[in-house]
Amino acid sequence: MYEVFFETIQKQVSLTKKDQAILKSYLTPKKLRKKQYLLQEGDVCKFVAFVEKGVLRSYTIGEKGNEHIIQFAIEGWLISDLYSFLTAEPATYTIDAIEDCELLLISKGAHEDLLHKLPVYETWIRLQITSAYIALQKRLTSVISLPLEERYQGFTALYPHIVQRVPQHMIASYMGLTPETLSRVRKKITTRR
Amino acid sequence: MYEVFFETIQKQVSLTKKDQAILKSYLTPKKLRKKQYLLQEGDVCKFVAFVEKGVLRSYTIGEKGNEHIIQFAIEGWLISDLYSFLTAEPATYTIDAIEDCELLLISKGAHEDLLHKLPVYETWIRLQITSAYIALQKRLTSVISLPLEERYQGFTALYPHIVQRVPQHMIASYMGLTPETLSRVRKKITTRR
DNA sequence: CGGAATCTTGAAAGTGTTCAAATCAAGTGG
DNA sequence: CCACTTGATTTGAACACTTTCAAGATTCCG
Repeated sequence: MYEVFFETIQKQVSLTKKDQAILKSYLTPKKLRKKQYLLQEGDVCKFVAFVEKGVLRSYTIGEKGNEHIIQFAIEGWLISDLYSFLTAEPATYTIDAIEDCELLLISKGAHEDLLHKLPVYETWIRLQITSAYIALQKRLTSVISLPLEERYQGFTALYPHIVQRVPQHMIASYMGLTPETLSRVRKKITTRR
Repeated sequence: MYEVFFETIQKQVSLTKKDQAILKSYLTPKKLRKKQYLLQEGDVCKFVAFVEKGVLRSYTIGEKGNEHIIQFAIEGWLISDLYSFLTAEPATYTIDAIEDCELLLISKGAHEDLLHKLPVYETWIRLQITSAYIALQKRLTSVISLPLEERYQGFTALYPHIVQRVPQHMIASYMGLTPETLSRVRKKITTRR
């Protein structure tokens, strides 16, 4: 249940057995069935979730009920409404499970304790956010600078595992397109070969 | 020359006199004239720049020479090509001055030393990146979910100081639009009042 | 003053969306 | 295991919005 978690962390910082024990004591395991909510817009986000298994998404809900996917998260990733988590303001994002999931939750209290008690935790979090930031910047860059086809191909090249496990209309939503448009983009790409 | 820097940091963490002295010893002041480059695409980014005074932008250059602005930075902000800085790969972004600037440069070596020697530095960096990440996520959210007018109004509401100091065609570029389209959006907004 | 850059405006072309319908796939209950 | 319902993807045509290209107006700065 904690394998992916410790493996993932140790790719970036090294943990003693003791560190691991401390960390473990702060985590709350949680299982989530497909389509279940982890967080609903308007609630305060009480945790950061680490994905041991499964796929989730975070998204906003527009005026006409249309969903705009902000992020996918698969094994080894973190997901949360960070702003709500840090400020205790109501969440603007909704998070739910695309597949059955096993999660490890880090509560606000746990997060704060760990930042103080465990320097490697702070370092890990810093590295984690840094790479999330860089990835987000790349995504934004491709949105404002690349034509649709290249954007889609960039996405599939970068996240083949997500493409396989997530329905297309959600990828369209993630890209800010209608499902119809994405379908046409894909057709164009495949017929050209 | 260091006022803005220390003020900005102390909004998030507290610094002893000694901390300040250590920090100061690692910073390299640099002045930049309007239109001068701080970083050119293809070079390795050797530093993170803190803006004491002035305005800069980072951007990519498309195939036809068209610029896509990724970020603006004014007093109190950091700017860099983080990916290049951390990996020593060639930069994909170009950074230049929109106004005459006074900067404080943090070199890679300084950055690494400070992360080890000065826990508050790591904390500050973490908080800094965290808020940059949240801001970027909001920006992306508005790109994929809001109509143009609201996006522009959101931008002006959030960054009135930038709007005043930066030419409109750059704001258009930042929003992923042509200057003509932004001009029309603005007209629509003003004529409606 | 004069040239360069910026901003605005117009019309045509291009691209994505919307709406509607058909096809295809998956899951459920009998 | 099949029939049925529901969800997902594809396709077409009309429509809306953004870009492109070209030109005119405005502002800035040497």
